[in-house]
Amino acid sequence: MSENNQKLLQIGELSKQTGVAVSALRYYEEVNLLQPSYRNDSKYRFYLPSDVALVNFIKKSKGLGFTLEEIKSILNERDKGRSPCPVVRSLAKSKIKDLQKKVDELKKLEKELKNYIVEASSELESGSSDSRICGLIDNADKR
Amino acid sequence: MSENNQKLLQIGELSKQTGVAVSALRYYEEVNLLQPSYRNDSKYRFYLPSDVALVNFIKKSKGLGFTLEEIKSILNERDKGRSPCPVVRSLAKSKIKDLQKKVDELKKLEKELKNYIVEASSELESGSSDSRICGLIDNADKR
DNA sequence: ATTCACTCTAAAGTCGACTTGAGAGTCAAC
DNA sequence: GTTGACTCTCAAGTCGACTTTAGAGTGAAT
Repeated sequence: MSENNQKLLQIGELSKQTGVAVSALRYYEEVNLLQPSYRNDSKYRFYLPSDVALVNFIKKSKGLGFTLEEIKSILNERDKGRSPCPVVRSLAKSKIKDLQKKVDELKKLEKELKNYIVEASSELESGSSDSRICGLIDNADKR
Repeated sequence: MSENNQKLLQIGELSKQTGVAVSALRYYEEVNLLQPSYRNDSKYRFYLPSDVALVNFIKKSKGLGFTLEEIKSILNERDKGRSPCPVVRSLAKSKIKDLQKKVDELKKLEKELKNYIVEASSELESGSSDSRICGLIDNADKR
């Protein structure tokens, strides 16, 4: 075990290797997302080499739109010895649904923008209907 | 103009017609997003009927992922007499890009999840590689 | 004249995910 | 034994988009 200790990382090193701020790592501990494997007599945190992967996992999950709470629930499943993947799958599915819906609306918007550009001059001249701000967004889900 | 006044909405009515909280409408005023057209002697806010459309526009834009600042810049263009659409277009394009990237990663994740489910038992039994939390997320953009 | 729903302002609180600041201990090197 | 980089804790600050609270005025109906 003394050999193992030599491989432990201090918080600054973990920060450098992952690009996640020291203060963020301490925050992750506070919210029970990532505990250091060991603390020495001066209360210095020491992390396992595998925590680099764990922090990268957190980073990527966040990037995909998962909250820290959701990430925690994924990790908790793992800690219970279950495969986290069913949880990930259901979370991922609802994220996909949300995002897909937004992308769809934005694509409609984009399409209409292209039409709009062609007709732009005529619409500008005829001082179009009062209640419209940007017909494109106003219409986004009406057809 | 006196006829016009009869059609003005008080804040509670605007709230009811749009589903946006009174406090939120007051907040929109504070951040210069939506000014009431008129205030009476008791400082009551009065809104134009067309503000219903404006609030709905704000609502929808928010739903698409625009911040209030972005929405403000769209409305400012309009107030300068320009078509807001070029602004909307460039904002929309970058939103689409962001979202599309996330959807792509999540779809990869979903696909791998389906494969994973088939192979689940074997992977569980062979106690796979140490640094992996959920191979699926870990791999999400590596290929 | 009073009730009651509605409105007002100003300030403070909330949430998530951190960051910043203050003050103090630690450790290897010179 | 002192410098300098690193670490610690605890508290408070930040950002966006609001909500909540407190206390007070308004307006139509009874």
